[in-house]
Amino acid sequence: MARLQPVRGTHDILPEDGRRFRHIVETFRDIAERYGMAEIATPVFEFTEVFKRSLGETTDVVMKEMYTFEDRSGDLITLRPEYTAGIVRAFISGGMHQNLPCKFYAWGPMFRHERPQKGRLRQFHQLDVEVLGAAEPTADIEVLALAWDLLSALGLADKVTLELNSLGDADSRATYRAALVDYFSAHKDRLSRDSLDRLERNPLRILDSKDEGDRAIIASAPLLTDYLNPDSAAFFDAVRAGLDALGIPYTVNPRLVRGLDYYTHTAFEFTTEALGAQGTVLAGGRYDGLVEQLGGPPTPGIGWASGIERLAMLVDDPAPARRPIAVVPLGEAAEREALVLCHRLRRDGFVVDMAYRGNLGKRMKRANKVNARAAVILGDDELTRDAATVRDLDSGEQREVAMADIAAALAPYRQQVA
RNA sequence: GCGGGUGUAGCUCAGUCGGUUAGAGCGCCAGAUUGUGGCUCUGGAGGUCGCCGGUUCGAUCCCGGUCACUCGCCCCA
Repeated sequence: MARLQPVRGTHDILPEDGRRFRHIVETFRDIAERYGMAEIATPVFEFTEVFKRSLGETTDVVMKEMYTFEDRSGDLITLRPEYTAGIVRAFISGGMHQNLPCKFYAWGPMFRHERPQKGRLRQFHQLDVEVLGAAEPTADIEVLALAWDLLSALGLADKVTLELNSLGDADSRATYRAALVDYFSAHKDRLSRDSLDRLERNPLRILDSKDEGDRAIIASAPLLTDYLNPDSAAFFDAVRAGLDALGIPYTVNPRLVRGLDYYTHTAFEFTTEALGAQGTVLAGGRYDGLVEQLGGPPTPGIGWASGIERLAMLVDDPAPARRPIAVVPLGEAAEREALVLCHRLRRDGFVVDMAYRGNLGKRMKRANKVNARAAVILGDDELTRDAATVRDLDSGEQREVAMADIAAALAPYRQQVA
């Protein structure tokens, strides 16, 4: 260690970033609650088994990216690399299937041991939404609408495109997968190395290979859409009709496949050009088999997650901070008086800043630096009259106000923002 | 995990074809101005030139390694 650095791929959220971060989270909570979602918080670590069983043994996340360790009682523990598994586990262990559907939202840190890049960290934060116990396409539509509302509220509507696909139900997906394996196996000699690997582990992923040679082969590969059975096709139609009705723009991308094993039916990604290789800003889909796979009662589910740091890179301005009132005492008697005044004003809902030391000039400088909207100057003169000087720091105008009337005199500055 | 680029003050960046005290702007501190901030002027603090090693009389500069960041791949939010 010795080096005074944050661990690779982690970073501090300093106050300026913090405001932006908080703005995103607050916008998210507000909108999620409008959709009747309830906040849930699950532990940052779980038994390793929870992630292995839900994500799939052969997933990259499980194979090479998990922070896994043995704790002091010998249990195998993993820092959560994503939210869904933990929430589904909580759903099962909390016996919440009695009261369906469950609509959850959550946010917090995630951990993945990847090579860091812009927009890709080892500790990062996600917003997350999960709806459990709803098999209807209406749930898909609602969950997508929530995502769209959030991105719009953050001012990202035109920086982002929604790509949509359907993987079909388990049957459709299995037949399609078999067809794909047949097709690609026939072209094995021309496939890239990476894709040969994918052929073993997750053949669907070959479809969004960036390799040029692969692309030529992919061009005439069987299309997922042709393998959707009637139920799956009808489901996908219903989702699209819903989005159309709500005026939510999207493009169908038949090559969109998600990396994790548990997805069925709807799969989607909101992507942007603005973040280089890490263009996915919000992504998710339906996972009808997951709850059962984790040992719960058969329960359909759908959800998404979004990277807060990635959103933060796209959001224009941090939410403005409230401008404080600066209290400026002169002399010991005034100092005592000022302390009481600060207290009173804060209890009254004002943001108040008082320097700990310095003469009038110093303190006024500080008032300016903290972007105070107004200053209350308390000196001997004023004290003898039981009054203070209230100075508007934008206009430079000031007047003397009786102590009893200070709060009223400051009222116009109460909610001023930068 | 694989390949490329970068690393000089708190921040943004100059610079040294290898040579003695390494610079600027912004920011910070102080003074001009002991009861009035912003503007201006003056002064000041702040650097193991990422770290370790090598070559050399001499390395911030060249070489190797390492760490961090960054771009692309893999994968993903």
